[in-house]
Amino acid sequence: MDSPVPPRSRPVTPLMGPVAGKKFLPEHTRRHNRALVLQTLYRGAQLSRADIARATGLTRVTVSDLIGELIDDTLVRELGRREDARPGKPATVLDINAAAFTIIGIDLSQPALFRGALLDLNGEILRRAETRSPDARGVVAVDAVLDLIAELAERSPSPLLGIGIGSPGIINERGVVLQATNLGWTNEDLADTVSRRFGVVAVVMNDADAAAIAERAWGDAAADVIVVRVGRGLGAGVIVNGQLVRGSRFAAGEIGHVVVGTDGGALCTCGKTGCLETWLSVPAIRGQLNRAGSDEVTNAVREAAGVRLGIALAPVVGMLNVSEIVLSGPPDVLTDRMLTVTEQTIAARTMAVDGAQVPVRLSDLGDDGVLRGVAAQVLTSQLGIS
Amino acid sequence: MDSPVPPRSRPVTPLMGPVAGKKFLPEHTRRHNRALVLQTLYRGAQLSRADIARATGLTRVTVSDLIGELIDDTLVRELGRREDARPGKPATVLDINAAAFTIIGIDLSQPALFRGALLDLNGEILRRAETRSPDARGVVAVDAVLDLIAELAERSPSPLLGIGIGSPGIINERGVVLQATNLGWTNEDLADTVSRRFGVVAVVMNDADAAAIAERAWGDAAADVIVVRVGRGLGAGVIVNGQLVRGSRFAAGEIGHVVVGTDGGALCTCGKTGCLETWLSVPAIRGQLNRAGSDEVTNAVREAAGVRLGIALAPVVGMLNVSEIVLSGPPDVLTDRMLTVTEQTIAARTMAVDGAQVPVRLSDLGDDGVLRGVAAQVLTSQLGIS
DNA sequence: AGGTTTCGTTAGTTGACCTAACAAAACTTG
DNA sequence: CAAGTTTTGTTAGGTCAACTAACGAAACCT
Repeated sequence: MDSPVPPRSRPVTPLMGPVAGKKFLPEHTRRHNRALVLQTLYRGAQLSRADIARATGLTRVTVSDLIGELIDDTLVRELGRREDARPGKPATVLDINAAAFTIIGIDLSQPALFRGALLDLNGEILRRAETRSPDARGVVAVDAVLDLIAELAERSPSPLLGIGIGSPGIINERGVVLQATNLGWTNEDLADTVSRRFGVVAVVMNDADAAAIAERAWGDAAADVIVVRVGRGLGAGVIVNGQLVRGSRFAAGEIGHVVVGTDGGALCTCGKTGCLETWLSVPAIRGQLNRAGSDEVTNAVREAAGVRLGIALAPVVGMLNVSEIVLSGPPDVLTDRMLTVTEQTIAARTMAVDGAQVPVRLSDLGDDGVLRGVAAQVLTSQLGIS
Repeated sequence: MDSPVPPRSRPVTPLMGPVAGKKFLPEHTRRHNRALVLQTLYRGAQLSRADIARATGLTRVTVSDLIGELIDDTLVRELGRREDARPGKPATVLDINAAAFTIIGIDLSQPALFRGALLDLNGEILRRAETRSPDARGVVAVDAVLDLIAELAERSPSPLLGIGIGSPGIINERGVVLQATNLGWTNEDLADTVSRRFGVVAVVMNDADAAAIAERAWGDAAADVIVVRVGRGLGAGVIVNGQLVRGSRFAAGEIGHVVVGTDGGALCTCGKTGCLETWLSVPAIRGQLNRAGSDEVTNAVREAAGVRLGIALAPVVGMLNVSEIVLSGPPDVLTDRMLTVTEQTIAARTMAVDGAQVPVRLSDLGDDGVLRGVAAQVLTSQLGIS
């Protein structure tokens, strides 16, 4: 089956900065500064070339030259003269041309549902699509993903910048899904498959990691944050020093099967007793809620989960000194009360730094955390925007 | 009091790479590649200019030029022709001139003892000095440190590259000791004081962080490792993606007062019950060992400590997917049996990745972890060697 | 003895930033 | 209201750091 690939008029030069431990050439300087200019424009508003020069420390000459390149690449456009009463030649206001390219984001984190979206360069969702996939596993699941991408790609109003996919499981830095039990994938080189098929960069990453990146890029998360996703299972994305932690075997954030406490607990599917997932996951909580009669009991279920999450997180909070914990998941599971209990448990089990306790809050990105996170990752890898 | 500052014939250009989010100029390219060449030479052995060119990907011309600069700075020297039977003009073997500069390292982690050492660029200890300081606190402690440095500086055979200090407490990235209870310091700008006094760069960092850096630089620790130091208290240094984690308020690794388990425990000086330090610290263990009669009881004490450490570390291991845990402390506390128990506890409470359990081992740097760690940090900050 | 290989250097090119200077287009002021 | 001031964006020319091409030196190979 042939896939419709939107035309891409001109290849965009990747804009990433240098890699430590590797040689550095003059052209890398160019890339770095180009990304810096684009980043400045991305985060700022109503900036002129002179503004960017002041913000970055580069000269107006250099900035003009870089902006010229970016305009040629259609990534930046001139909005017209700034209308303000000041002496001097009026500035030409610039802006990121958010419609220049689109990004496709795919979220495979939900059990029988593949969600996809077309996003512009500002991370705004232009269009959605989804596939019900009750039993899609292995090659079938891969095909379902490819079809979903194709459907979105067909309708893209502008060339594709890249494709981002967030999947449960353990995924290496090159986008090979080493293991994803629910999807039946082992050493599945999804990034390569997608990239070859659609002719653009494909980024494949763990769903919780994507949610964490979204929280940094579009939420207002600090540079040291843990994002815990409660779904069918339990996973976390860890950001330290503003950088995603992948772990030595790409399994960072896999805390669902950490045993919590020293007082037993329920038997887990993994064979151990007292795993965090037996206390806190959508199936575990909803199962208990259904069996429970009174409000008192249902609240107790969620509070117990909150306490267990706090117990598990306390050593991590102490070790990493993160500035906040962000939770993401269905609101019937993650109630305000539950968050408060978690926060209090962490406070009671760690030493306060500067007398401040670590806030535990709900994500404000709703269901789109993974979609927007993978899109942010495409922006970073292709344009150096973070 | 005037301090003897060794002569420094020529300022050495700092060799660090670029900082993300900042502009990048051609001269930064030079610094980066200079550091890369030096690093290659530092890690390799018996390398010629051509070897370095092959290893780095830079051309022989560029490498020759950079090596010329490094020879001018006395950081590199020619060892002579390589004597091997090969066609072609014989290579000139180069080496880091380890005697070109010295580094002073200071370890303030022990209760009534300030330890110092003079190290060469290879991290070899040339000379030691120490000060017994039973009650040194506040300004008195600062003066004791300055005197110790002065004593070592006087005897330095070559110009000083920099001074590194490892201290307990919470220390920011600029070397200000925000809080160090045992030394009576609050917002003490030790780096600035030392740097002004001796006219060279001063690096001040947490002692456990220094030990972790030493493990990376001179032990064979992987890029994701936690180093736990057992002393008067309990502290850890965390390295993720090869980079030290400092934490949002510079308090990463402060796990002594994390509550472990859900079954109570001894009352801690901090007011909580069941802190990790009440199970595992030199005073806590030795106190129990003294009270214990039989070998069985003493072993049980250490095993209990090992279990608790494992319980505390399990969530962190799950969250970060570190590849190993390194322990550092007195051998009567950290017995083989205790390490095994910790390792087994972590294994029992986390999910194995790739079927491999996380090894827990003793540091092989002995008592000099902090001294060599701060020296490594000076090397990194001044020469870009990591 | 002539050819081959490798090393390190010299000479000249390319790329990327810089400074200096300027025209354009606004406001300010005597 | 004309001259001066301020700010923008561009043009011209300089510096720095990498590169390619080519070469002499010094070894081994045939």
